[in-house]
Amino acid sequence: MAQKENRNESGKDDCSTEEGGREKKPELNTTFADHFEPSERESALYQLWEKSGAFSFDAPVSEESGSSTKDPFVICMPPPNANGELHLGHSYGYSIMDTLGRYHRAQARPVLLLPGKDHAGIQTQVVFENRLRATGRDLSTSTREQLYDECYAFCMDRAQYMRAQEKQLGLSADWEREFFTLDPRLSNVVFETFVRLWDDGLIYRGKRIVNWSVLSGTAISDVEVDRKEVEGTLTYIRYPFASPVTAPKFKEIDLPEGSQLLSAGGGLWVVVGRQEITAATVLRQGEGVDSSLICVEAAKLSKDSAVKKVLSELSVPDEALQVAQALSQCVAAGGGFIATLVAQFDPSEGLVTATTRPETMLGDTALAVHPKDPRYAHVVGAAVVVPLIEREVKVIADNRVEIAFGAGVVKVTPAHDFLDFDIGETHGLPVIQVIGTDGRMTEEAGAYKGLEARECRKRVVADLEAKGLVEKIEKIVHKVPIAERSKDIIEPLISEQWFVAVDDKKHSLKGRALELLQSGKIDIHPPHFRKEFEHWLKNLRDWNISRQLWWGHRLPVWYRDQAGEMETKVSIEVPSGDGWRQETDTFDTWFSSGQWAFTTLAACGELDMQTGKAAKGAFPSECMVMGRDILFFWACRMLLLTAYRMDEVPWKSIYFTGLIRDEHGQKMSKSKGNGIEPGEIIKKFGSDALRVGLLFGTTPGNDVNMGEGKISGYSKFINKLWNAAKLLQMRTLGDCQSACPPPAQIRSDAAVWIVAEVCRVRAHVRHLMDTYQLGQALSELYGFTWDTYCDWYLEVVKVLTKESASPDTAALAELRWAAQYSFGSLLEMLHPFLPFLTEEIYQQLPGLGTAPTLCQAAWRPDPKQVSFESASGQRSTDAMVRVIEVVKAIRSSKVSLGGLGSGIRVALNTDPLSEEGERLVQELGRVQLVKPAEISADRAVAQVFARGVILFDHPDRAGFATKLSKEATSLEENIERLEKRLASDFAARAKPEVVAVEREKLQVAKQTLSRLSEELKALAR
RNA sequence: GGGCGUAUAGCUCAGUUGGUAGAGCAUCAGCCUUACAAGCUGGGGGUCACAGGUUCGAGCCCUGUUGCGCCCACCA
Repeated sequence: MAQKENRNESGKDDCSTEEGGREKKPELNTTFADHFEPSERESALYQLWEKSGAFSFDAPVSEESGSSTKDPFVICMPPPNANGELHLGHSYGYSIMDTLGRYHRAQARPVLLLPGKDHAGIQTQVVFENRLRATGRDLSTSTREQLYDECYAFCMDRAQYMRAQEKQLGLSADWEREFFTLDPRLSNVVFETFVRLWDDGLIYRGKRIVNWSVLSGTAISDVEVDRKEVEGTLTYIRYPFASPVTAPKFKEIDLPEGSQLLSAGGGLWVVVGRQEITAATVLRQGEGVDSSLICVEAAKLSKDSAVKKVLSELSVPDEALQVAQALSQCVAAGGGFIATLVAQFDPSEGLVTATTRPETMLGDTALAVHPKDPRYAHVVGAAVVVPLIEREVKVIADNRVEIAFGAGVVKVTPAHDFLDFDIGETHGLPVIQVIGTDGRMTEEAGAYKGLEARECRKRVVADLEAKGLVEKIEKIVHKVPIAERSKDIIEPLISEQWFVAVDDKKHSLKGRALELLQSGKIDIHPPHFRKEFEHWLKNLRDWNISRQLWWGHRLPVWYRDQAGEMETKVSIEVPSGDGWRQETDTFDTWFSSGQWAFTTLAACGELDMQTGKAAKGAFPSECMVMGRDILFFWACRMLLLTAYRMDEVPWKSIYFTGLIRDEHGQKMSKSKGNGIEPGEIIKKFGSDALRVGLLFGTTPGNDVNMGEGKISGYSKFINKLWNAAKLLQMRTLGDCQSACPPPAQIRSDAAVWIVAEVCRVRAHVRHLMDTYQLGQALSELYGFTWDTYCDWYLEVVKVLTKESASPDTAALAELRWAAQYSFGSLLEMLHPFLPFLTEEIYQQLPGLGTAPTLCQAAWRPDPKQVSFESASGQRSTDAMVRVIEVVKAIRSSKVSLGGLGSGIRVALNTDPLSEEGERLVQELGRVQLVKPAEISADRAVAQVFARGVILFDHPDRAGFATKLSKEATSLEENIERLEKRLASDFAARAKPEVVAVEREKLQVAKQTLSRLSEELKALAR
């Protein structure tokens, strides 16, 4: 008893004892520091979590929320490349995943955030080789095995560093289940997949054109190719005909009346007039056009035909300005014109083709023109001679040739150009490889053999010039393919590679994947990415999975010479017998990471690959969080391979994040220097601030603009919450060592109100979190914490804990319970977003919950003891809302009345307030409440608000009248609008509840207006 | 050329079944108010890109136009 007394005393005495010395800073009953210092506390808090075992998938599930048979929440987190460090994009993804993980853990679900690192084939090999070279090491002296082992160690080292960064961010991953993509436990499953694909006939080996990086000596995938604009030259080379070709002759006639002849460049012309020019029509000489003229394509110019469209129909380049202008004029003149593309052609000297890579001509096996090109219609099928190498090849027609580019003739080099390779396949052309994998000219290049490609280019041009076969050389800016990692120019060439057939007739991998996707088994956030996903999947082409690298999984393929024959076996283990040697190619890194969704779970025993069963239900995992930029190469492939191996989707939902940009929406890059290092931000503002900065207001799929200003702004929130805790500790919770029991009956309107508010927000936040609307949830919590909780509830707490308050122990107990309940709930809800700060507060304020750490705490249920939803409870909540409205109205009025000071007298003409309510109105509104009659008529000023009228005891009535009449006008307008609406079809057609709402609004507005008018009348007297 | 997105306050962005537009920052006015001046109170500011359509009613749905952006392919 005495103890209890003491507690009550000290709770309020601390404030009152210092009453005398105002300038002296009072001794606060707090252990809280002035500010939360993230850098000092974060690592200790993380250790606390790790020690608690809460991050483990095996952690016991909190029993507070009922059944323990809840589905697990599993994310196999995308493994970052183990060759560097984390960037802001990683922080973003991790923030989302960790927030989801912590949220679901708090819903009493078993949670597995499975971490990992990717070996990242070519990227790592390039990074690692550069490092070795930087130390002066000669790589040729090392064996493949040596390099592999050293690189493995290097990756382990980087992985450790990155793991530390992940922990710094607060990532609540299950570190016991962390994997590296080259881990043998995973690799075996990867190899198995390959073997099965092979057995199913879905793997083939073939000579294909690939992107070849000479520097790294490997083929690289399309997605690892960047394009860079460089200045180059376009060389026009003449290929003489093998035997003379004659052009057809046409008779000459005049241009039709009113026609215009316009040059479109490249020997092409456009005639614009009222009638079409036909093939039989030939333009007269003297107009700059030679005699042999062929006409083709015509396009009508009507009112709604855009000039650009006509130009493209005619295959005229947009740059043909003169033509464009003329066409515009014709369109403006009302249309009805016809534009006809015509051409001149002089075939005697052979065909001219343009190229940026003259050296590849040595491998030409055809020339190609567009089948509709008027200039070359008659030469299709003719033979031309490839100069220098003196090879006779045919002219073919293919609609992939663009009429408008260069001379409209393409030299076809199937071995060294992707388009040419395709054209070659269509037309059955031979493939002649003149550039080797070492970047030097091959045997096929004849006299040029052994030259480097660049050198050969110069020699070829010089030799052609000597023969007079170079028409002209233009400078052009064009994009050349360069290797994303090694930065050298890609040389497309033919090489033997391993492929996965993705659309096999018997067993279509992409077909099955597409089925699963379209079955709706995967929730996609944002939803519109489904279309894009399908689009990519549909357009997937056979997948080259081999790389000529030493870093990665070596293909489980074995060779040996057997009596002069090459024997090939595909198996995980070395086949029995002697003389087997393993394929040297390694897998494309996406082949292994494409199986991440099940290899990881299999490796940690959560998935049985034989039966496909996951005992604890970890597969398929709940969610995948992925940057939208890798949808194509990762999401597609993961779905493809998981569908194949498991006949199941890899995840139940996929969340695509946008990209992180700088504050001006620019891409972050080292060269621009606008990048943000997550480590620096954490050092400066703390992990919580970074997380909030990244998550606030984000929506799936949309890019996030990030600047330091945004983070420093949100770091204010951390201070705010810290101070809220400090206040509660000082005012009411400082003496609570454990949770206060809920009172049997709650008398305080404020207590019911805040608890009800918290429950309402919790329901809403749950909904938002369950539907992956993290940004919305955070924003909701932020607003609630700041506006409702701090600016109203804590102010209320201050009033109710003032020393002048009656020492009512029951009331105090009630207050403490409400404070603990509401603040504990708030911390629980904020914890997924701000884990460190909330945990620190939780640790410092005992009694906020029963779990040893907030990270393990399940969200508390709505209090059963308090039936705030009952009729009486609802009234109580209403009562507090009324108090708030009154105070707001008073404050607002005071400002508009010219800043009435504090302590003025105010009377309320509304429903009576409770004792507590009156006290709150007086304290928070800084007024003295009196009865209406006590305010003398000549000093009364009335302010109408939604619930009634406030009478102010104030002499200045004149200025106020203007304001009142303004309000009246706006009310009248509002009423008019509402009445008009209710008189319209609206009343009959809209939903009844909507109509009712509008009626209610009208009634309130009318009542308010009538009160307002009365007050105005009174003022006028 | 193919696919997709986006346009809302001065800036950065929310706005999920269609019901009279929101936040943060910035700005203006007023506050030392014993948790926080990294704070508090109040205010101003928007024909929701443009043009049509569906609907009683459109920021939201449909069509078209324009600007910006992303991804893929491509410039021989």
